[in-house]
Amino acid sequence: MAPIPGDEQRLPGDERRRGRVTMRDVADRAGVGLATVSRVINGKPGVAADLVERVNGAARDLGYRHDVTASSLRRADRRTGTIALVLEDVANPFSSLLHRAVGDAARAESVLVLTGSSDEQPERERELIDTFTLRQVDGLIVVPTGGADAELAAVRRQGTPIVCVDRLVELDQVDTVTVDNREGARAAVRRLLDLGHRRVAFLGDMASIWTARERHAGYLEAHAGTGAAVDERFVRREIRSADAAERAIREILGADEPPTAVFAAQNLLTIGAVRALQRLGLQDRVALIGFDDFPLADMLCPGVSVVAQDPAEIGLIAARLLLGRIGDPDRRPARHVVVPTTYIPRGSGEIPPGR
Amino acid sequence: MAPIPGDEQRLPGDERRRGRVTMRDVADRAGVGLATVSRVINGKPGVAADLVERVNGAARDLGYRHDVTASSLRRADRRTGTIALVLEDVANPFSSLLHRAVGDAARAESVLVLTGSSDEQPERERELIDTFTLRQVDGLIVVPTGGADAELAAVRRQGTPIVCVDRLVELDQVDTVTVDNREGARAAVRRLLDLGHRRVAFLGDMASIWTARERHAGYLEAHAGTGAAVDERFVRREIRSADAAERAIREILGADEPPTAVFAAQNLLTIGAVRALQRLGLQDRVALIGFDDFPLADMLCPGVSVVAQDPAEIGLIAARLLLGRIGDPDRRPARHVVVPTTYIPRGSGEIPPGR
DNA sequence: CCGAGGTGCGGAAACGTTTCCAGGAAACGT
DNA sequence: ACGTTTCCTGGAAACGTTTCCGCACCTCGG
Repeated sequence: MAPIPGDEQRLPGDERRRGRVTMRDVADRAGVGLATVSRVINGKPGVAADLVERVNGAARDLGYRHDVTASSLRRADRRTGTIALVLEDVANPFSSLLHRAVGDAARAESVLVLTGSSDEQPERERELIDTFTLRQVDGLIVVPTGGADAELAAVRRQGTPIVCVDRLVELDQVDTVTVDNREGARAAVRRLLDLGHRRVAFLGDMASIWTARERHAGYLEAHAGTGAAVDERFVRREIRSADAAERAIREILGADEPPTAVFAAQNLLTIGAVRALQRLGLQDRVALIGFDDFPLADMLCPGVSVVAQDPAEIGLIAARLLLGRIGDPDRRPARHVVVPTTYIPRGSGEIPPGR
Repeated sequence: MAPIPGDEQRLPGDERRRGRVTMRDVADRAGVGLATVSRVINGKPGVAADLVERVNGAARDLGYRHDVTASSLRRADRRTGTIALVLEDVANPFSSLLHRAVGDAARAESVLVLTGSSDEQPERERELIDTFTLRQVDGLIVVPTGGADAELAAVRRQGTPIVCVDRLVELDQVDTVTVDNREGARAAVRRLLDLGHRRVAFLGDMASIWTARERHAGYLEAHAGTGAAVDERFVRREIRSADAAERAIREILGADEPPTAVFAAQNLLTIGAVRALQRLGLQDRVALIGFDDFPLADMLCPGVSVVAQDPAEIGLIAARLLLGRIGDPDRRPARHVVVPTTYIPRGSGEIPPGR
């Protein structure tokens, strides 16, 4: 029963794949029962100090590594210490900043993050949600395409907490965190109108995306009550890439009495607009405001004014909401957190109407 | 024994957390043994067609969901269908493009990707490697800090395949994929010298990073055999951020007989250099070449010439190497794949020495 | 001095699955 | 026709862990 001297010490990670060191081995070497080893490893109270010492010593000597996978199987709460993050595209700056913030918050609670890109395709989103829930993730943070809400609802009903991010979604028991897209867009477009612009073009993403609809609504609201009327020739929606945005701007500016300002309601579209204006040599004549900031916007000439969101803040809040729910999923009612936007003037949005 | 009509059909995901549907339930309903259900679910051959039908029907009726976690526990190869990706920072463009490529390749084989950011800290890298291996990942793709090589070696010896990316590392049985940093840097700097520049500044990251050392070596090599000598006043290493790079450039250009060209050996440093040159109004007078492309480099004025790497290609190759090894880890010898770089002239690198 | 109540510990069952093994039926060769 | 092989199937063991339960011991009040 006395502790056996550590005569076959191994380096950590040196055990071979087959014949791996298990709790049983640790228990034998420490001369205690399996249950006691489990209690020590999990830091549960009510084990005599000398036993704790013996078990830890044995574990160290043998190079024991706790198998988190196996432990989550029997564990009462069945928690795996993993959450999943379904983004539009991990490579896009908004997504990756969000990812970073979620990862940091998760790390603080020793939770791992699985990530996938839906590419704005509901089918992909469904597939990802399915895969992740099969892996027994403890919770889900999703930028919803809007086309997989039924699956999200089913998963939620089954007990897995969900936080939707960036886009509003009306589901029971699902928290959301968004920015005030409508107000941010309204204020930006109103600035342009107040500067004297009378023809402001609009570039927007697919109307199936909630943010695209909201920003468009803000654009319309800004015009209400001012002298300026919305000219439908200058409103382009369903634009999905920087290239398409560039083409759209070239077309619009080719009209007679072309717009003197552009509001680009998304990241990539703003970049497309910048390209078009630069190629046409109009970057100092036509005003431009984009929704969502992007790196180097300040280094362009002129600097690009934007309505900035704070992806890190959004991610942090989402992670906190999710991690808070994992303990007791149904305690608090669903919340909708709105993170403010900031207008960053850099020059392009301050260009007055020409002539 | 006849198939029971599906009278209590459920929506997928509708089963409650407790009393979840297990293979046992499916077996009972289909009137077959547990082993047969397992065979059907795993698509193993040698099960009579009508039984396959009955099992699938029962699984569908009950809304059965296969528990991947539990299955990996007993499975002979103990594969979990998960790989881990240790990056410097998921939010940096190089990393996130790499991540995207790895994710896509993994998805094609139904493998999930866990991700973490080391922030260039060996301690963090160790922590991540440890966490991931505890989760029984099938393999690891790592951008190594250089300070956790012993841990990588230990993990590899234990049987987990590893691919190191972006930086060369000399470990048994570890594949690497890098670019030819030295040659890319040499060629770029040589271009500047051939243009007539005689004083080319160097901005580099920490010398603990392999790529930083290689690019510096390329910078030196480019000078060899030309009339130009390296002036140590203009060589700044151990620079970690865009801000630091900006300060360094301001200092260097304050000297008398300042450099007429700058080679920035990393992403963020290039951006810092752009900032400094723009703020000093010298962006059209001092030549600049950066290592590693970044978004919007073409839209700056002048466009920033770079030595471009192809992170997506690197990620794809790394993923293929890793996934290939997961089946038979020790079959092929370790490989070192070198992906070529491309010089992209955009203007800033084509500025001749002033006066 | 005795019984009730608590505490620390270990054996065994359980988690949901895969794999081993053995048994029965069918197919084959002689 | 009969022994042998092959194929299919289901019961049971195993994976590494957590949790249940009961046992032994100790303490304390009466």
